[in-house]
Amino acid sequence: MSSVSSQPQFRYTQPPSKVLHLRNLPWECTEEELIELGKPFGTVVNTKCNVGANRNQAFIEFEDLNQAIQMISYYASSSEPAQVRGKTVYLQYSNRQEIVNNKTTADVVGNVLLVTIEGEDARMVSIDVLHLVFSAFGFVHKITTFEKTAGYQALVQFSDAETATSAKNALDGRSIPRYLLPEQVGQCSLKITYSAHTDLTVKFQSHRSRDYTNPYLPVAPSAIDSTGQVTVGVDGKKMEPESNVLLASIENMQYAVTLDVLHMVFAAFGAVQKIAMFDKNGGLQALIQYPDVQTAVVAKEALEGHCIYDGGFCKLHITYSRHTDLSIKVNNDRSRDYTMPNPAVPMLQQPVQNPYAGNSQQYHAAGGSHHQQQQQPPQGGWAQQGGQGSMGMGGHNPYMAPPSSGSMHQGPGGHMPPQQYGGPGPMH
DNA sequence: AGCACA
Repeated sequence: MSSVSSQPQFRYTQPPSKVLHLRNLPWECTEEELIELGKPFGTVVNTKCNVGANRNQAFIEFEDLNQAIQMISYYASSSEPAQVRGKTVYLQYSNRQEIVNNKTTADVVGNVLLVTIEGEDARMVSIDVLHLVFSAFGFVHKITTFEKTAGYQALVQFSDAETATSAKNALDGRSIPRYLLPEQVGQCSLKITYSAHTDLTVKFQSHRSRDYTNPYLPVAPSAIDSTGQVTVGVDGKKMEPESNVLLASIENMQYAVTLDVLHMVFAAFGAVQKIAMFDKNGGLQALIQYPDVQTAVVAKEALEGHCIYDGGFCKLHITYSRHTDLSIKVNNDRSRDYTMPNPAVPMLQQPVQNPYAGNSQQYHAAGGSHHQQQQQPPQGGWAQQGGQGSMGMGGHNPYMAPPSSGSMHQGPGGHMPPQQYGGPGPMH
């Protein structure tokens, strides 16, 4: 338990630094003027002006700490405040020890724009709206948004500088069209400069950043080290050790999700050993057990947040379960142990026997045409071979069409998943 | 009027 240094972040007096932070500058302020301002006290070795959203802040770095102290001391007791172009300038020690000069400031034309969204409700502007606005000028590769002292900002990446320039010329200083904003959102205007970036790094698709060149979004492929960034709950709870058992909850369940459907989805990443479904506060949840943690990690990363059916239906939310081995007492339509060749099923004889018989095939197809409905709820799809499936690697497109539109037929011996859902697909 | 493009 190392005690966190409880140093207050806000101090009215910064400790001395060679670097001074200036504010309330006129926006036209130049480096020359900053040097003039500091010259009486020492040698100004670096400056940075036009800082911040309003371009009214600046930094001066002296050669020597004492010179900075001289300047601060002088104006602390002077009756005449420091001024630039007749405007009073406020000085203090910077909280940094040197100016970092990205000497490539805002004039270098590039393919990435730095956009500051200004307005009361600036941060009500979603990344999707930004995407829409900037897409008018060309393909938008990536967008990241962030909140800083400058306000709500975004970096918008185009393929080339020409496209970015046309967007900048058209949009800089303009307001986001009203019809793109929710009713209650006030005017939001855009201030645009070039960014020095050429290629943004977007690790995750999220409400804060998007990579439109990489639709198969979710997370890093490296299953092994999914560095603690597990499901960052709103409260930032990072505890949730990986497990070979996943807990899936299903939102927006417009279609019934059966055991077989779940099996189909999760088997795309590796052998599924057991599944148990249950209702939890009004929703459906399921525990899915893999033989190993790695498989579960891959499946989780690929499936989290995705929908079983197109159109946002049956959205999966996946976390790691605390279980490591499910105890399936009975195979029925809610729970199944795929490692048991022929478990006792008290209720009725299963029509499709012995999963080992015909080298079973896994479900590839989507919920599949349910023409010849075999009304066989409980024992429906035994298609899965026990133990190890032939599907070693994960990462296959687990996304499926809605029940009715995915019409791939099962091959020989194709077992339709039980069609408890009678509902038509969304296309109908 | 309060610290720089994550």
